[in-house]
Amino acid sequence: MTTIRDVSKVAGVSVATVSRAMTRPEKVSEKTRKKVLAAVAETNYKPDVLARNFTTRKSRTIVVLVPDISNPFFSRVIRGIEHAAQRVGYSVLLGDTRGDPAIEDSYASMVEARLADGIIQLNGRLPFDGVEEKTVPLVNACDCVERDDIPTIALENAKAAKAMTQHLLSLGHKRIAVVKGPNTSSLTKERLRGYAEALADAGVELDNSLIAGGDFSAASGGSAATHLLSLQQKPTAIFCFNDEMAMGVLHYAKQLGFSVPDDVSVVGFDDIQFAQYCDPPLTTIRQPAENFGSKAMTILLGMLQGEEPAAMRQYLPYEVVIRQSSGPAKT
Amino acid sequence: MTTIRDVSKVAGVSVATVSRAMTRPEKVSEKTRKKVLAAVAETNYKPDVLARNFTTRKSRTIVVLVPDISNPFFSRVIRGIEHAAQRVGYSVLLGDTRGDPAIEDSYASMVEARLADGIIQLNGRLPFDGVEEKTVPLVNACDCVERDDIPTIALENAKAAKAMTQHLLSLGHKRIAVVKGPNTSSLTKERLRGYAEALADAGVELDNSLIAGGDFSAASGGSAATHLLSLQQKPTAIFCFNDEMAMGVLHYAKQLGFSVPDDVSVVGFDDIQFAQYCDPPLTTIRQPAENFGSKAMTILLGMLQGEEPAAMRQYLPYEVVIRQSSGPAKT
DNA sequence: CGCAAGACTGTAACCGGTTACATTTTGTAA
DNA sequence: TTACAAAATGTAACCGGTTACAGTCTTGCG
Repeated sequence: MTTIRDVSKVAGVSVATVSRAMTRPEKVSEKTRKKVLAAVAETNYKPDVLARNFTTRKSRTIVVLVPDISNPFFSRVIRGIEHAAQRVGYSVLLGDTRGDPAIEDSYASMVEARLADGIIQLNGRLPFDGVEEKTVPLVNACDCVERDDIPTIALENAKAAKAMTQHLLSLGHKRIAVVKGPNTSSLTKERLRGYAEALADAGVELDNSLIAGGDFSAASGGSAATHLLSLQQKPTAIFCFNDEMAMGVLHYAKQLGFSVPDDVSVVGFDDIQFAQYCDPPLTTIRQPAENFGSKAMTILLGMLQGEEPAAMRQYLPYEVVIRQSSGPAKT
Repeated sequence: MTTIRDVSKVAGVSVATVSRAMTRPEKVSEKTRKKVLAAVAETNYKPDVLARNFTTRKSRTIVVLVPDISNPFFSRVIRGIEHAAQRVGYSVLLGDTRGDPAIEDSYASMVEARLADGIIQLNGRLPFDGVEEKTVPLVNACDCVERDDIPTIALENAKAAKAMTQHLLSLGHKRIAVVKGPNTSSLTKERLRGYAEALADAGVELDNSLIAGGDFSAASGGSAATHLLSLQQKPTAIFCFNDEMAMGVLHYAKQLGFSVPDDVSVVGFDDIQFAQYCDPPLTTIRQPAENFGSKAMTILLGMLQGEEPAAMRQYLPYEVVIRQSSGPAKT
């Protein structure tokens, strides 16, 4: 392997000059820069990134903590992060945590071990165990932590859920069921809040028996559907807190002989790619997933430069996408 | 930050002993090991991974080259890789290449820059430009490169496609259309071969007009469907080379007034999570996605230890999953 | 021409681990 | 007790960059 010392010999300059020519070319005269570049080419020199990272005490790597990469929404966010990172020469380490706090902690400690410069977390658990919090540049995306000292890129989840509920109300639905996410997720709380607000505004009483638990998986949507549709007082619409659960609901509703949207409307959240291919195509809330990622990355990069984030909480726009899975309430 | 020298002072031993106590405890007496561990705890010492990587000349990191993370099949493979890596303390760098050769090359060069120890690629382009091939430990998964000097984890794509075609033939289908992938992908070639073989075996003539192009996106499945179903001689079954395209076909077929499977059968490949939630649920070929990942990782780890892979080509089992999107041919 | 300021370059220390080799300690057998 | 091998430990070099600081060369101006 050729080192910077080899290059310096070939070029007839010192190692310091070679280093400068590579990293801050303006610090070096035109003439020597050319010499150095020629020597680099001649020796096929590639700087040892490990050595560089070691000396500069920067890994130029960030880790993203994600509960489940195979969730289509998260994978789009990750793509956004990746692209933003690529543009500035950063690498992205994947931390698939499966929601396991121990794994989260172990990834978080990578920053202290200097393997990574910062963290983007796509879910909201804090603090990390065994990790000095203040030492870890951290940005939260998608699932807002309920703390205002952590920069967060989020959707106005309550507002969005309220808008969706209002859409259903405007179609004449009164018995609107919800398939929520895990209670630990602030997404769940926020969206429930929006849902409740919309009902209150419309003077519709909230019926707790219409709120079913879910874990954001299609299977959990399925069991929620089975439960909700066997109630004495069946809902005429089911609002799922993500599209995968909605797909599960759709599937089982049809299986149980309900026609969507004639017997029951089903709506989701996220607008994953497959939502439009559902039968009927799914009414849902579109989130700018890639943007979540790139925004989060941008903020984190800023923090790594020592900047204060402009705002602790930044909201991205959502859009209610009305397709055919929602229709007028059955009278 | 506490360094190994701080610990050595507190423990009253040399740095070498501390290092040994941490990395090869059996090399150190019971008594000193305890002293060192106590000192580590007392000083809250965490080894600087960057320094360690630098000296050992290993990054304990691998990069995975993936054309598109948001493809559900790939994301499952990545998850398999990640988990296998986690178990042995390796990290996974994500390289979303978007099929761009320049990006692939730049990630490949990370190995030469010592940022990563090896590569797993999920698609099959080779060689990398500007990268000395022999220096890069490389494993291919899913999309087999047509070279027998690169360890490959693959499915017997031809066999699988043949089995699926035979399934359709056994239902009485004679006009079986195909929505293939990009011609550059060896997947496409292999699956086409299996398809052709099955037809030949059954004495059915291959009709090139029934072979439509696709790019593995649902949208491309949609346009293929529109094309195929407007032919004079319509197919009675459509075999898509992945599930996403099949979902596109399903959607547009129904939109065009065809009933599935009564008018036309539609089958896919991969068995992504959403396949079972299609309407009708999709007949497809199940691939052990996570296994692709973990197997590939295992082989790569072996190579990094200097082992020769047992076999250059390892096949994983597939399974024809028959659901309701395939039925008897319309007579 | 002399001199100061600024531009450029070189020397060598430094980052924090690992490990070859030397040295000391321990254990065992004669 | 001595002799010697094996085990444990210590010393210091080393990895390959970056950069503080010092030294040298230009340049501009009185």
